[in-house]
Amino acid sequence: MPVSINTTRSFALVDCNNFYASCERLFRPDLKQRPLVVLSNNDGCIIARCALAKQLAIPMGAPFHQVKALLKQQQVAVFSSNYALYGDLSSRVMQTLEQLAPKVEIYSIDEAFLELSGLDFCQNLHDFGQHIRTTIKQQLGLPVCVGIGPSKTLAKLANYAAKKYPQFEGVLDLTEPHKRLHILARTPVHEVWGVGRKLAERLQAMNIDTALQLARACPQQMRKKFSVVLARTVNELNGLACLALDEVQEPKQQIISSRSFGQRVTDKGAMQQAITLYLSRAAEKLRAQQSLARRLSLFIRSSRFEQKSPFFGDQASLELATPSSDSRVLQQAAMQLLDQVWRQGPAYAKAGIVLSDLCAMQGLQTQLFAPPPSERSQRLMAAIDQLNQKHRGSVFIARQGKDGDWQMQRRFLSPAYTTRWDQLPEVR
DNA sequence: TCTGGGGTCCTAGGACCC
DNA sequence: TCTGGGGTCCTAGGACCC
Repeated sequence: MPVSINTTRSFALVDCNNFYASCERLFRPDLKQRPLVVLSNNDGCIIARCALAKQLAIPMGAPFHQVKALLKQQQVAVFSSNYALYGDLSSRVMQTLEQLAPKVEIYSIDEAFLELSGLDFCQNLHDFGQHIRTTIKQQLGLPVCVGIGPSKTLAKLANYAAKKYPQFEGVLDLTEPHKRLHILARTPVHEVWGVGRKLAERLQAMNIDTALQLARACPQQMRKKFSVVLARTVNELNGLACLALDEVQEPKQQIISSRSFGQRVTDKGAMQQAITLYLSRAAEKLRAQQSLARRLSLFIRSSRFEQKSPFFGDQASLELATPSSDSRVLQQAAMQLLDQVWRQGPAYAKAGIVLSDLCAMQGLQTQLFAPPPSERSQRLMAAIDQLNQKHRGSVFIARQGKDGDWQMQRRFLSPAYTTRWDQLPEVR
């Protein structure tokens, strides 16, 4: 059979600009002229900055306590992360995109790939990119940039350039090979999708500093020296699409729930509470995607930044005889694991639960001598999930308790403007 | 005082088997 | 002197992504 390479494909990557910062600003027009940053969970470090904040050279990832003085001096507005708000706005952005193009892959909370091949209204890809931009701006008030290319990697790169160089006005189409050279030559290799810090270091040692130099490398050699992933990246940079659009969201293969504590935990009872909460979150996600977990892992650790006492961390895991999504079963198993790893003494900074070895709830292959998961349990859990969906935190395992000093700090939290009736923005 | 959280994929290496 | 060889499966850890 003849092998044909489809060279006419094109992808767009739509990425919201400074997404979390833009979400916060949306409901606070009074902050339009002020720089704004968003903090990570527990108000730990800076994870989003608006354009003005970037100009002030506030570094991404900077620990909050280190830049606090600077933020105050520059009158920067500070927000704790508000995932209820970002998640809701994200799904509105995605719905809008789905109306604009038939094939959409939701890649992250603030990005989506669109397949543009074969859309007849897409004769001029650049104009279509502008159309996406204005539509999202008009309907949701959020700024986005659009990168277009014959492969996902080039669409990503185009998006990077569309953001970086203002003359593109937020849209760049790199479908034409001659337009690429210029941009690729000016893009540092570590900006290429799939090339992180370590890989960039090794490439630079081989005198590959730019995306163009990587594009001109030999894929077979890259495969041999590095991995199949980098070989694919080289092909993608040359306009050969190796990665397809993944429209369907596959169920997750593992579910993690972990948090740093608001205050250090030294007491086992408090740790049990925290673990029980994390476990309930994880089990809820597990049931939401109709899965069961066979493996449960737990980890606890002190702080890596603590100078005075040595770092301590440990983890343990176990396999369930019957895969389960019942919070009570999983919680009991988690308590067992905690007994295994618990050591009195260290000041714990973080703990977490990992559910893995997941399988579909439907059509489960049970072990010969293990009891099948009970239907009663499934109905009970479904009922709890329903109640909690309506009123978050209304039903929980008693061990979890109501409050604890360990709970995360969110001192600068904005209201849940779009997901709670009692917190709707007021117009006066 | 104060340093995020949640994912995926790939590879290497050991265990085990024939 | 000389210690098979190839395949599969599993896990841990690294690297990457947002």
